[in-house]
Amino acid sequence: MPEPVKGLRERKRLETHRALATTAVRLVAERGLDQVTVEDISAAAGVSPRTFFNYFASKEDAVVIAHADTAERTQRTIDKFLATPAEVSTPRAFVDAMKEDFAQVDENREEWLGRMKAIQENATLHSRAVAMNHDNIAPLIEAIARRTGVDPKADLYPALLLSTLGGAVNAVLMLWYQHDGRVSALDLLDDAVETLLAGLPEPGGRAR
Amino acid sequence: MPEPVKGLRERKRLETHRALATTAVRLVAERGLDQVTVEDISAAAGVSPRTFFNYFASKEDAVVIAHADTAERTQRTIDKFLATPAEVSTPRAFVDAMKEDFAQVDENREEWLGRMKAIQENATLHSRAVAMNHDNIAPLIEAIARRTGVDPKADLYPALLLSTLGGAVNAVLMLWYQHDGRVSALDLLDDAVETLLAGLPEPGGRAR
DNA sequence: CTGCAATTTTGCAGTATCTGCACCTTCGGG
DNA sequence: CCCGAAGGTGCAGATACTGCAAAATTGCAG
Repeated sequence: MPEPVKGLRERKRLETHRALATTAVRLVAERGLDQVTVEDISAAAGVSPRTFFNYFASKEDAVVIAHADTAERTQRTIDKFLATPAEVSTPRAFVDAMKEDFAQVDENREEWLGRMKAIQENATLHSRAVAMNHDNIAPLIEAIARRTGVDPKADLYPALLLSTLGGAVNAVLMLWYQHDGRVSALDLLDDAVETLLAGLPEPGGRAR
Repeated sequence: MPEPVKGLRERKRLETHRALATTAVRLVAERGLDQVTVEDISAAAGVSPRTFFNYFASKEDAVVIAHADTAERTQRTIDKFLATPAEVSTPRAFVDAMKEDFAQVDENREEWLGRMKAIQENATLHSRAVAMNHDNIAPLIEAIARRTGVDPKADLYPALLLSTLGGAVNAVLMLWYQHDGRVSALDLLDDAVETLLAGLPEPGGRAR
């Protein structure tokens, strides 16, 4: 994984984004969304309020969007997904490709605990968070459609796979937060995917 | 289904909500979210802007929340779900219980087409719509936990089932919209659930 | 190391969203 | 017919967000 070295400018931009994002998460987790203004966040991060809006379209986004380069990250996920050998089933391949990104939850535990706290306590944040980044949906569906060889506009499968896996991720994050991040989010995700790919058999064990 | 007759006051309240919601959907589908102000919607629905905010916490909500009595509707779903015979598997029982509410998509086709158009074209609306109504999540998880006899705080299953089914509903609505509502949303939902409960086998037919 | 071009930051002015409060109207029950 | 409860409305004000142009910063070529 070469992690291409960008220019200083680009790096600074990512840093500013991270600074605003982590500051927003911290303040909102402490006080609640409506007790924190954009001015508060900007001041604590050392930029002007106007600059805040150069990075985020809304206050909510600052809490929810952890990194500035979501598009590139999505592209990396897609590349990895499409490069997976054909012996691996499409759902498995997709989950594996997602994991690299998902690992940041365990890696940045404190930040994500704060983010989840904020999200659970506020309906507006919740909806922003649960939804996948709007712009990334289409490419992901496209990639799944390509691998399975179906028409993404006509066939349900690509959107269904993406949406249900997204749902699984949300459930995992919720439970991870309820356990105070004392379990591995990646492990929980494995459990979830196993259950999901088994057709959601109920815990008691009765078949469908 | 007795549909309890409420007083005139209650009925008028529901009507006003519906009027604002359908007006908002229509205007936003026509012009786009940011070309419609709260004042526009209120004027077209014949109430003051201040009254608009007695019904909706935000402009987005007016597009996304079709009915004023979501809590009661959720409760009815839960009742139906818990009253389903034990021979039916939990996922099936849950889907069946949801269907009554989901049928409004086919019944109010024009309105839902407009709503989906608005949602697809705007990231903010998209996130609000994809997320289940924040207050209804906990009761639904609670109900699933009760039926399966697990602890909703410790076991992944209830949240996983709810989230993945929610994802399936989203995928169905997306495809339904792409087909201009010319297929039955309920039928699509059946397809989606079948695939989901089979463990998401890929279209080609290879096993997992 | 210097000047130039590109990019980023910032202030400012203006619009729109959303809330609290007080007042008024309307409905429903006795 | 009257009274209490609930909804509707206007107003004042805080905050969110955008467009624009000036100022500052950075990368690079010479």
